[in-house]
This record gives sequence, structure tokens and C-alpha cells, in this order.
Amino acid sequence: MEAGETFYDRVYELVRQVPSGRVITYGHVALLLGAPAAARAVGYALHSLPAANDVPWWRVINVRGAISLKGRGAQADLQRALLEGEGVRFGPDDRCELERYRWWPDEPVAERR
DNA sequence: GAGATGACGGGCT
DNA sequence: AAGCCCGCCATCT
Repeated sequence: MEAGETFYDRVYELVRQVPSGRVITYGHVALLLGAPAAARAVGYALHSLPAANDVPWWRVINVRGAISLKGRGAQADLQRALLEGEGVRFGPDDRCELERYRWWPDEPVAERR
């Protein structure tokens, strides 16, 4: 789309920083980008994520610690598998201990100038 | 330029 | 406790 940095790019850049075995919520991503209420936009950003990308989108989950991804689908199943492969365990209710895996960067990307 | 959409979140019923 | 509704933001048609 626009040249350089769009909101999408910021989302990707931030998600790219999430280490293996850790997760982050849409709301947190939005908050770190300076838009605490832009959780929807964050999801939209990942939705538009191109096939060829180096972004660990599967580490982004909703505030419940579960996978949203339209509720279900091949992608959702894949995401769960990837997270489990990194050590993130899901309970019987398809949720993981968010408080335990939640990751937080040292400094907000938004102010990283 | 306006309207509708969506991988969400929080609040109220 | 579970479910429904509204609002937020950015992008797309």
C-alpha cells in the first residue's frame, strides 16, 4: 500500500519481536502501537498478512488466551499446533495461561524513534 | 468521499 | 455465568 510504514508494518514489526514460546494479544499490540482501541485493526493487519512473510502471526492471540481466527479453520488449527510446538500448552477450553505466556517488550515500538 | 468489513475488547443485560 | 451489543481503529470496495 503506502510506501514505507503503514499501521500494518508496525504490527508486523512488533509481532516479529515476540520470542518463541511467548504470545501477545491483539489489544496489547494495539496498545504498544499507540492505539489501545485498535485491536480490530491489528487483527485486520494480520488478516492481510501476505503468504510470504517472516512474521510469527501465530503468537498473536486474543485477550482470552485463545485463538480467534474467525473461530476456527485450518489456520486456527495450525496456529494451535505451532504454539504447542513452542511450549505453549492449551487447556480443555482451548485456552492457554495468558498471564504465563504473555510477552511484553522492553520499550514500546511507538516511541522507538 | 462514504459505507461496510473484520484474526477484538470491554461493558451491560 | 453466559450471551448480546456497542464502540474502537485502519483498510477495502
